[in-house]
Amino acid sequence: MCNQLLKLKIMKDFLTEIEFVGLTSRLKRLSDALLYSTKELYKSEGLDIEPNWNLIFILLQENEAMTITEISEKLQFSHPAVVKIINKMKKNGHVETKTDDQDKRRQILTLTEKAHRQLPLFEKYWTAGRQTVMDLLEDSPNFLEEFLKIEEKVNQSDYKERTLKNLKNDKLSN
Amino acid sequence: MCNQLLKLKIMKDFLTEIEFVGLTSRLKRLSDALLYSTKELYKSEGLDIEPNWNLIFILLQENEAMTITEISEKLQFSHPAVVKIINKMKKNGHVETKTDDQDKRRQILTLTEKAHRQLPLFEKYWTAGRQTVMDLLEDSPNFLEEFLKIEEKVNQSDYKERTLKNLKNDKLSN
DNA sequence: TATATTTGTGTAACCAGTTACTTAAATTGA
DNA sequence: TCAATTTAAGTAACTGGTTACACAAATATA
Repeated sequence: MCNQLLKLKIMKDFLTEIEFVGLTSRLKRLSDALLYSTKELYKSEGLDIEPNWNLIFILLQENEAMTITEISEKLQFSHPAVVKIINKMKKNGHVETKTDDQDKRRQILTLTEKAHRQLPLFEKYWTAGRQTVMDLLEDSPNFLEEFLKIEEKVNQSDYKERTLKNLKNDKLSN
Repeated sequence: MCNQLLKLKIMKDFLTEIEFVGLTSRLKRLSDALLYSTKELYKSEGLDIEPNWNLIFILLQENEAMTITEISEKLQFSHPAVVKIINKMKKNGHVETKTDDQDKRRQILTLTEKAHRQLPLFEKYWTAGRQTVMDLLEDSPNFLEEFLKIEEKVNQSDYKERTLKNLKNDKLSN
């Protein structure tokens, strides 16, 4: 039992200790923690949905009908990622597809009647979840703004490009 | 070619537009972007290492010898995650293991001679990478501090717990 | 001392993304 | 008009994490 107490001692977070080097892993660690916790929430509440589906629901409520490509552009996800999400939602009966008459390559996606019926219930969870994010950000008033700046920088020139440039500069100053 | 220009029009980021709701997905999107860009960097430079290995290298330089469990506690990764990383590093000849004499369950991990020999080269890339993160954070002076606050909050009570509580409060105030 | 519990590692199956490739349809342009 | 190019969607294989489970070794306990 004494052992048990020793286990509980707070361990300083190594990834935080190493500062800039640990940031990438911390981003993944936090994103994973949120993801798995959300999945657990839905599972424990018997909800038949998955974490990212709210994004699709919101888009298809706003736009009535969209294609895979349109959604992947909006979310800035790769299109195979969207295909996977949509296939699951189709299997669950929340989304249906029909081939576009004008352009037979395009799949027109819409919410099903079942989806519309269940939306009010889902909304309750999404609202509570949004409140959770607001709570988490409460003491971090600059976070969203500064996070956006980082995203923009990465979009403008990615990690690889920047690091190669830094590498070259290091060599030159030797 | 006119089409091409239309494609380049800046699309407002939907995940940013929906504010709090989009944050989780944005965290994953950024973390993935950094991960894949790092992999590409190593690949294009012909380096025989992968993104997270620097963490193991740092730990094993500091501590000489560690076990799977010690590393997973330090990084706050699940132990199977560490097993996977270490297996790859063993296969690449950067890490070797021997069973502990005192406790035959424990695997003692150490860096190989090859690892020590290559470290100076790797360090150059890691230094340039650290500089990249510093550059990305340049206009976000509060980011690390506020990110830490969020991590601590999630550690203290996770997304599921918080959201269930918010849900209950919403019901009560109805 | 014998049994129950805990601990360290390993394995399997899953998850939400990715890149690379394929195929068919639409569009472009010589 | 017909061949070349582009675009939309789908598929395969991979990635770096996760949880759940198994098992042997060590430790605690009755």
